[in-house]
Amino acid sequence: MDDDTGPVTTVPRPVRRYDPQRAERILEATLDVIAEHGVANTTHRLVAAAADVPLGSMTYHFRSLADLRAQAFRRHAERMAATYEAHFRGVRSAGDLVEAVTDLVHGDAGADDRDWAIAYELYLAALRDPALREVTESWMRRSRSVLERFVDPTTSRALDALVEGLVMHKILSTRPVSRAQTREIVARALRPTAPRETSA
Amino acid sequence: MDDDTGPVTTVPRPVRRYDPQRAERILEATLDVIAEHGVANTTHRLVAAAADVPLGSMTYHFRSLADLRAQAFRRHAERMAATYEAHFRGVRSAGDLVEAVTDLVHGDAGADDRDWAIAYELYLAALRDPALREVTESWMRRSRSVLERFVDPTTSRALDALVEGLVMHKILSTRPVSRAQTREIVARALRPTAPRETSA
Amino acid sequence: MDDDTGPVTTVPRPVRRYDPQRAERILEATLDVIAEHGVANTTHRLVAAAADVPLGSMTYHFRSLADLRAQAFRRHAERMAATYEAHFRGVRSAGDLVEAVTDLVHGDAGADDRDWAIAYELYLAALRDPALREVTESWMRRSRSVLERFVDPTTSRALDALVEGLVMHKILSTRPVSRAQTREIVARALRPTAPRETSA
Amino acid sequence: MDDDTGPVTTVPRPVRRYDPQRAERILEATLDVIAEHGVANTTHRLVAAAADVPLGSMTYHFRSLADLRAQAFRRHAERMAATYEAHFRGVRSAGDLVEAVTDLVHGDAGADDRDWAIAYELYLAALRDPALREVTESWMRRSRSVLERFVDPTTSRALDALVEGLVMHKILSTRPVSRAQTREIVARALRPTAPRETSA
DNA sequence: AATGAATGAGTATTCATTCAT
DNA sequence: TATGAATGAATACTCATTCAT
Repeated sequence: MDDDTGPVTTVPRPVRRYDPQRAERILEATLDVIAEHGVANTTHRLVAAAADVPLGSMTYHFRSLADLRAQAFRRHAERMAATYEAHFRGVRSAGDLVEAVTDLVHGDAGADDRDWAIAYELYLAALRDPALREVTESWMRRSRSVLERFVDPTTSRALDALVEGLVMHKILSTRPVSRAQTREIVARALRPTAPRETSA
Repeated sequence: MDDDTGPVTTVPRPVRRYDPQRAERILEATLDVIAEHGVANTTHRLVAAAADVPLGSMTYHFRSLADLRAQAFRRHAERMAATYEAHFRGVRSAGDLVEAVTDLVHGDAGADDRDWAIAYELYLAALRDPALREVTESWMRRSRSVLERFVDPTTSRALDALVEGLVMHKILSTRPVSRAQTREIVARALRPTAPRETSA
Repeated sequence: MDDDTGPVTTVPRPVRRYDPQRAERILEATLDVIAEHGVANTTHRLVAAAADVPLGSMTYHFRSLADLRAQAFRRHAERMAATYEAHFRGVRSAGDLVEAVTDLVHGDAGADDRDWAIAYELYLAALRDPALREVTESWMRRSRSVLERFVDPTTSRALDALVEGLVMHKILSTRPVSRAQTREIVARALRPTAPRETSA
Repeated sequence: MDDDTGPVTTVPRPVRRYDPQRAERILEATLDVIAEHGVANTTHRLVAAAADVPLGSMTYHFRSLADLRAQAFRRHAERMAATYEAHFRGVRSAGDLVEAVTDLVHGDAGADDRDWAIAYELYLAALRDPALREVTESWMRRSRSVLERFVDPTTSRALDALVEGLVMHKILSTRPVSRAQTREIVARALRPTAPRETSA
């Protein structure tokens, strides 16, 4: 049953008995793994390796893989929302707003492709896991309310969807996307609603 | 409580030796399974059960699970594109266009929530599988070129992103989304670019 | 859906540093767990939870799980024997004896189904663990010698086996067992050996 | 990730692709393992090794470990009952009956200590698993009805319990048990009920 | 051509036990 | 002295894939 005739020590991982923040490190590693391998391939083993913790550590700190995923996603959404809010804090004029939204799409607002990829993983996971719905709902509520500080609800919904779609296409596209064009699209979405022929 | 033991198949499925469309049926079943369980949980076994074919049949008809997935996604994208094109065939006026795009978002254009869910599964899968990139690229190229029959490239990119984002939010949202508002958003995106400063 | 995550204990149990009877409480909890979940599912964690002591406390007080089990079983056997002896202390007549044995079978002698279930767990465990054999032997010796105060060794062995078998059947049976019938069976086992052929 | 620098072949188990009766062999091996290690230590691995089949074979043939256990127990109970019935088939006189029951207790009736140990494992398992209750009930019904061909129901219940208890004590006892004494006990249990003082 | 049987690699999870604090 | 944190070994189970029939 035991064929291992080699030397006793295989990989004498440095004993690291005391390690506060380990749970946090595992969560960060989970996001890394999700970003790199997708939620479908996010296993305890992969995360443990990424966080450099023993496998047994995983379910010690997190009841289950589903739990780990949920907590990691919650953390990510929380951070995305905070970044989002911070990013719009300095917006004063309509021009600022256009620029801020354009930044968002082009990864110049504190959230890069990796962050958005994680977000999309979250969306898809939420489609089937009701526990995650609450995370996506909260995230969308927050991003929407940031925008509503500047524009009406309809425009806000439009902008929000626009960002979502532009980012997704940008991430999926193999060709670079023109920042100028993005700015133009955002600007158009923000044009004040023309007083429809009312004057006529 | 559960007497149904032993190897996988208990019910001795009627032998169906001659079955020319089997491969097609498997592909359709694959899409069903992806829609219902997500790409991550799409297994040979699940698909075989859904298609009512023996397990051994799976790798007989498809080299591997990855291959099966790719073919199924290709089929789906192909169908989505065809539907998309057909849907815009009758568009004559700007009003028609607004209505057509709104239909698209609200599932009244031949593609329902299930279809879009599969599309999002494809997008995410494509993020990591280069073989699928070609499928998404082709699909996006086609949808874009349909729109470009009516509007300039920038507006087309905007519209495309808008649809993507609106649908995703609609699918994820627990509350119903107003069709009127969607129409309004689409209409705004289609407003002709104001010849700036002309009015002055 | 389940927010109770993180390491095992969420509720910060009040520190109970001084707790002299802790070992005893753990033993009692062990018996509870054995009765409810069976010896096979008796884990440190389960017992710790049942006794409301920290996990680390388990191996602090008991060398190992096997040790804990053995001590718990010893305690139980001891108590069963004492109960047994007490129960027969008041027996004066043959009629008393029949009644006492019947009580034993029907759980009216200080030992209920739970106690017997634990006893059977012990028997089976003893079948494979020599350390437990001494416990069962002692218990059987004592029960036998109680009976021998009233009847000859052969009858005592018969009675003892009878009780064992009747109780086991009673515990396993889904239908209630008639006390009258039990009494009849016991009474027959106690009939004085007919001076054979004397009647002829 | 792969530290195994040793030679490629570890243990080139002879490929045995085709193997009908494998399921049966696994069931028999399961009974062996239960008898030797107890139900608590009956693992897929142990059984697979005992049956000389690969681990993956276990859940291919049996939905779960619980299922495997249940089927093995069912098989055992079935066989025990058949043996029991066969053993009493030749009984003609009261003397035959005494001898037959005595044989039963002393392992001279086709069921040895191992068989009885398995039976006790079954009893205990049935205490907690309702699915097994049906197996024990059927087994007890059959043994009871065999005895009822010769004696009244009360005596039958007594005999049955007696056998159960005597065997259990015999198995647990470290000292040999006298066959003569067993025979005496059985004989007493079979004495016709004295016409209670009716004649007086 | 078609498939049921088979299997090895991998998965999440549990848990007795150790030990730094 | 007591314990929360930690971990490696083991567990049941899943599944893509292979292949004899």
